Amino acid sequence: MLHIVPDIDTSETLTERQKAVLDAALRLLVEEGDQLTMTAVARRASCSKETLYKWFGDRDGLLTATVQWQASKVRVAPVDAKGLDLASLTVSLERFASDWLKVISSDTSIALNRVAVGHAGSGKDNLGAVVLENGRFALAKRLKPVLEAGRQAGLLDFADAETAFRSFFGLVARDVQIRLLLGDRLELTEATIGGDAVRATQQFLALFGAKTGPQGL
Amino acid sequence: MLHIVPDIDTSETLTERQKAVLDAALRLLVEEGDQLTMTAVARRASCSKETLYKWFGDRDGLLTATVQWQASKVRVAPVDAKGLDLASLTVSLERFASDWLKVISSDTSIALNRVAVGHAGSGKDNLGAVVLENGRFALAKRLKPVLEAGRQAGLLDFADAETAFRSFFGLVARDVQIRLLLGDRLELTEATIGGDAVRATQQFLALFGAKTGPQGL
DNA sequence: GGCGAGCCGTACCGTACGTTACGGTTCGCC
DNA sequence: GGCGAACCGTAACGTACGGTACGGCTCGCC
Repeated sequence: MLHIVPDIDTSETLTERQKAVLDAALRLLVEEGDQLTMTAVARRASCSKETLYKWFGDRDGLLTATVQWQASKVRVAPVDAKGLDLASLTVSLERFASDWLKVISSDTSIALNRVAVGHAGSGKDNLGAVVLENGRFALAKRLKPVLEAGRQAGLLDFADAETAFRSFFGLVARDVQIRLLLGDRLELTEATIGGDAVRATQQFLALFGAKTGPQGL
Repeated sequence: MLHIVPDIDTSETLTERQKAVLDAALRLLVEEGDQLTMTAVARRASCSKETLYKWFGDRDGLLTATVQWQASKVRVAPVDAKGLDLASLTVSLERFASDWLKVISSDTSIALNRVAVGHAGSGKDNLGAVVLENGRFALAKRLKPVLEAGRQAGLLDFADAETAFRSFFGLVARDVQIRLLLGDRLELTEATIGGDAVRATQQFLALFGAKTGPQGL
């Protein structure tokens, strides 16, 4: 269940220069994937390898720092769940769905997930845990309060928020992430994503919407 | 969309000895992931490296052959869609869901997908395409006729079989595959899988079941 | 029985890359 | 202006591993 991720807020302890180096590493990671070399990172970041090793220990350390650095940039403001009605709940859910689809279809996310998946195979480090914690689990942590609020407002009906969330997750993501990770050229335009978000939300509401008579009374 | 996979039925052109070697490679792949070495494969298979190179060309060739070999073992008999009623359709869908969950949670599938994802990053070969073709796309190819038959029989209602399939896929798989690939220790017992299959099927029927009055008339 | 093909085991080669070492430069600080 | 810390660029080291070469063994075949 790996909920044990060192919750160090890296964005604080990093100098500007270090952030710049990690940004370079991140760009290289997106371009080259896991076979990026320390030399290439040093060259791209215009720094010496000695510095890389002093700051990040070794290659895995650099990779981990890069992933955490990207993760720290993604933090979004939680949606407030006040004055909830069916319309605003629907909008919220569509927002979540759309945001999530944009994330998992972004080059950065794909590259990071690829590296993390590769490393999860040879349990050297916990890159997988980091990605999971800042991806799927972070999403759940932000969405569940909305679901709970929807239930409180009598709009949703479910026994377990976790289960409801996972169904929503499935309806939104479907086969998109695995196909992208495996190299399928899936065109996700702004329009496609919007449509999918609406569809997933409607399906979720059909499954978990409260049946209090013709809704609205 | 990469539907272009050399559809060579490898299981025919391989000698018994070669299959044994690939089985050894497969076992090693599950244990070691992508950082398995040619020497290790040779040792495990009790063959010489020379033989590996003669048979499979290079490392990527061996990996590809291994993945295809595993894929060729998974081919299952298509479900026949005769005399369909709601009960038998439900059973079929539950079967598919349960089988799919078993596949994606198996050590073999996880290892293979990890390797394929890693290779998709550095577009050296089409391992990702092979895995996709024998996984998600093969599933669709087997399930769609069932869905179409369900529609013919007036049990299901959908405009596009592909869309319906993808929703079913999402309801079944949810976050399971990505979590497993990222190293999450997700315990999928026989009972859990059975329950999830039933739940996913019910949800799918709720979304796509034909509303011809109280069903059964 | 002799022969050649195919294969095993192992030694060997070349290289790429992680890691370290070091001389030279910048820059803050006294 | 002088000192030292931090850092750049590059060269050098060590090693792991992909790929090749080769000697010896087995076995089917003439």
